[in-house]
Amino acid sequence: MQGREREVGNFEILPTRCARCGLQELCLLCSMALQSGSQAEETIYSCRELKRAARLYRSGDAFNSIYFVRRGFFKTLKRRGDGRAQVTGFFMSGELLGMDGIAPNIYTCDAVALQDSEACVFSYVRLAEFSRRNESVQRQFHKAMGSEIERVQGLVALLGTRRAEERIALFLLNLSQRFAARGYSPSEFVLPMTRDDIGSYLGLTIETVSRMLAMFQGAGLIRVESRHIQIRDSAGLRQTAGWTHSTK
Amino acid sequence: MQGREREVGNFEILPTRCARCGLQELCLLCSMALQSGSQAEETIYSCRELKRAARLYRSGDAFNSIYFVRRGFFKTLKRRGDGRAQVTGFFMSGELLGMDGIAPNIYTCDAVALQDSEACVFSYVRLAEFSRRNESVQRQFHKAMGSEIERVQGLVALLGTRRAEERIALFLLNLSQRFAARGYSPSEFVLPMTRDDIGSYLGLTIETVSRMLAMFQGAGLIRVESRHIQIRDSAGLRQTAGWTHSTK
DNA sequence: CGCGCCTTTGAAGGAGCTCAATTTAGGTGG
DNA sequence: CCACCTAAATTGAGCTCCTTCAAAGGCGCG
Repeated sequence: MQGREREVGNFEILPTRCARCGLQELCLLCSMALQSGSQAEETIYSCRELKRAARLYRSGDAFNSIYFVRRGFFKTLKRRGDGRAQVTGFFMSGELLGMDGIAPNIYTCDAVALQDSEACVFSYVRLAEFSRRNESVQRQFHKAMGSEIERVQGLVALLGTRRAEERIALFLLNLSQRFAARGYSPSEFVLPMTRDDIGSYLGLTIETVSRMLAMFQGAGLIRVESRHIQIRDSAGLRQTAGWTHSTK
Repeated sequence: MQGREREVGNFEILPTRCARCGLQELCLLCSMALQSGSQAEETIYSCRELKRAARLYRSGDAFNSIYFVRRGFFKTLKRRGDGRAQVTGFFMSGELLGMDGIAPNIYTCDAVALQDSEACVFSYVRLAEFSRRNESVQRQFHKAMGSEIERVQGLVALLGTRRAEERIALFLLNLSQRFAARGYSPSEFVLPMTRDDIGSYLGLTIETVSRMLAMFQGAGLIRVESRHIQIRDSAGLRQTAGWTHSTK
């Protein structure tokens, strides 16, 4: 509740940068900036650029920040005792990263850039502070955490009940939809991740991923050319996925 | 921020009931009661008793509450378009339920009592309100959501990388640990869920669950008698689980 | 242009599923 | 308290989907 000092250094930066971002409607920070009026005194903003394969955070790092993907593509992976690791998610622009660190207060995943990327950094402490003062920010933050719960539960359902064919189909449809929501083509896109990443994410081997994609191509559902994917029969793909809404 | 009217009807009930609960250190509500001092004017408490097989909430219900398991045992399950369903979690006393509803504002799972149970009902709105006024309640609530994320991510890792044998071993060790944390025997307990539930949760068939338990018994790791489980060689069981800490 | 990594494709094997038949347990009413 | 009935659990046999192992091809990048 105590007044926080105005940080003049950031005063200009915040609205300028956010104005150019194009993701206002998704962004917690922008919502905060709006809520706090033109003064924007509660700057909790900073930004990180990452080259492909760079890590945004690592398992074991102290949890201080939630990250907002401004540009690019990330994967998160959970390391296991024995060198093996499991990809637990793919994150594109407008999505939030780092919530795996909230409870244990250290991150328990690695977040790795799959392309050259840019992420906004939210101080968790200030985010919490702000959401105590502002109901709509609080609600938005809760929703972000809730969405992460939803997302992972959807993955559990996929891993628990779907066959390889369905998993791949659902994966493609999910990507397609997320691309579409960002104004890109839903029917033609480039996979930023390797077959290995996909396999790990879906609980399949790289060979199975490859074979299923080949099979889909053979059936005329898609066209594959290395990482370039074209969806030619999205209805057929949805059917292959087992119907049930394709939105997961 | 506006002052909420004191609700005299609940005035006495809260501290009395909570005092008898024995789960104070786990309970958001108690923490709130403590924080608000002896007045306890912010009663957001109510309690529901459920018979076995009764539903605490259903998929599609409006999201209003987070539930705290005071006594008994619950499972949550996600329905799929085609009658099939997947168990997404088991919850015992001291654990929170209902966070699947936060983002979509309706529940997306069913929560079913596996035994006669009792759950405290937290109004989400009042919880949010309270956590705006009180930093430690806020932190605790965030941690609860974070733990749920962690839990489900652990399940993803299990479903994505573990063999049947390991899944069952990890499942038993996880239960054992949670029973131990509640003062019950870690080496002898009764499973409140069916083999079907276990199979669904672990992405296995009922037959595989049954066979693995029989196998463990044959190896002298456990004793099984219907739902009664006795762990005879927890080190061996941990080894079967693939080491990696057994805490997941 | 050559090296490493990613990907594809094939063939064989196995872990877990499906189908089917019994046995057992738990709840109910006589 | 026992008999009954239904749901839950066990066990077996065969099969299948996916993995494992192996080898070759392709792409990107220094």
